[in-house]
Amino acid sequence: MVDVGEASTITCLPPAKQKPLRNPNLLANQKKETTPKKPRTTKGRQKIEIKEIEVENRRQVTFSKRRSGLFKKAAELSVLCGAQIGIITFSRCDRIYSFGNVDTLVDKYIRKTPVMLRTNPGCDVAAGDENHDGLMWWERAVESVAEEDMEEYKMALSLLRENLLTRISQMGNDRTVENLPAFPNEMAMADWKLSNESLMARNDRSYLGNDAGLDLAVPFMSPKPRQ
Amino acid sequence: MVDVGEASTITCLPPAKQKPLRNPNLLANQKKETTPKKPRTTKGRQKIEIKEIEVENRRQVTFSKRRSGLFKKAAELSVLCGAQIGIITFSRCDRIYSFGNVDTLVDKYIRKTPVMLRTNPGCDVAAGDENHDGLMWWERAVESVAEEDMEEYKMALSLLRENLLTRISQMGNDRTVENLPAFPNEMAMADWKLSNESLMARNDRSYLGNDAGLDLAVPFMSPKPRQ
DNA sequence: TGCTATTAATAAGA
DNA sequence: TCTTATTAATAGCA
Repeated sequence: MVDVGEASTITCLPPAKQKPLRNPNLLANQKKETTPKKPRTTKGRQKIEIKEIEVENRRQVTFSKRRSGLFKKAAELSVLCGAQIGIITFSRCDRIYSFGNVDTLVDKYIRKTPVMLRTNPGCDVAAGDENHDGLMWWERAVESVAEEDMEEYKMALSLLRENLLTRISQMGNDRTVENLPAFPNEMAMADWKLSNESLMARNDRSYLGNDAGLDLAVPFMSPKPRQ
Repeated sequence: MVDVGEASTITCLPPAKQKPLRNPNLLANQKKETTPKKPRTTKGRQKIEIKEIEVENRRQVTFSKRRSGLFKKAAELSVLCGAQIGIITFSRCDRIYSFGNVDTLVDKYIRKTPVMLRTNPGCDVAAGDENHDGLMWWERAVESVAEEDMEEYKMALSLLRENLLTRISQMGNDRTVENLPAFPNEMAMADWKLSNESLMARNDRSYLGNDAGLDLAVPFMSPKPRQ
């Protein structure tokens, strides 16, 4: 089940744009040998400081160019290394630009995270580790949950997930598996117990929506209650 | 509520690595004037074809280098243009590497999408458009939903969301707002009606987990039922 | 948008 | 990892 050829991300190469591909006979090392006739029409690329670009027009041009560059890099990385990459971008005026199978990746991301936290068993956790012995309650198959407990169980899972991700988020943004601490199960349990008391309260406000929280169970809810 | 300074993404600059920063007095235009004493120790960067790297070791090195480069580019874009960027990366052996406030962005992404589809009102939709007149059922505030209808309502929302995102996904991976068609509300309604009949069936299998689907309401469920 | 002069990223090697 | 020779990305203009 190694998704080597999962090149769905690759399809995202710069779409409509087919650059005419510079004339081949003036390529590599003509850099300096170019005839000095050209009266230096531009200043060429200038070094810039990495801080917010003030001029709106310029900022938009840069956003467009660099976003395209970023997506191209992502596509290349995806192909070269057989990786799956998803990018979500919000421009300052909240336009969405995304790359890759974001939805699938998000799903996988959400599913993988707790498993990763459990032991971080290395690189070779293929399919087949579905044995349910010695797992935490939130790792067990759902069939073992009684019908009448299901709603609470689901809520508990969502809550636990939120706590975990919040905790992880606090560990820094550039969050790689290497950066993840052992994350003992006790911590998850502590989080769970701590937040369990707010379960009912949360149940009541679960449709208010909060900026930081993940209310994935109700993804379409309006972000704010009717005023 | 324009989140201009929302530079949380920026914190993600290459973390632990502080490169010694090349000696300043051998910088820009020493490229050619470099003393020819150096017997060409390396071949320098070579042009490579963008296809999967076969040699595992080399592939991993490239993955590490380019991922770091990608994240750096993302950070720069974020700062320069005041954009919010999130990246999810799965290496081929399913290690997760992410950049930015992925969770927050995913949440926003999910919340924004239907609104975007509605009319795509342009760039200036700041806060304050919370009027609930003329909205589709799935756009209304949740307070208006009766308590006993809530469960079905939530399920309907999840389902609609999945249908929308699937549909959008089919329009190509590099999915920008410009690429989005008008997407009439009728289409959403059609999707909704089409899938409504499978609601109960889906309800039954909602814990089986499928690779493609988004079962965000139960993020922690085991991917497969107990064998 | 398309074009260059430059800067920035990075494939090989050590 | 660190360095270097090259290629790739892109800032400023037209």
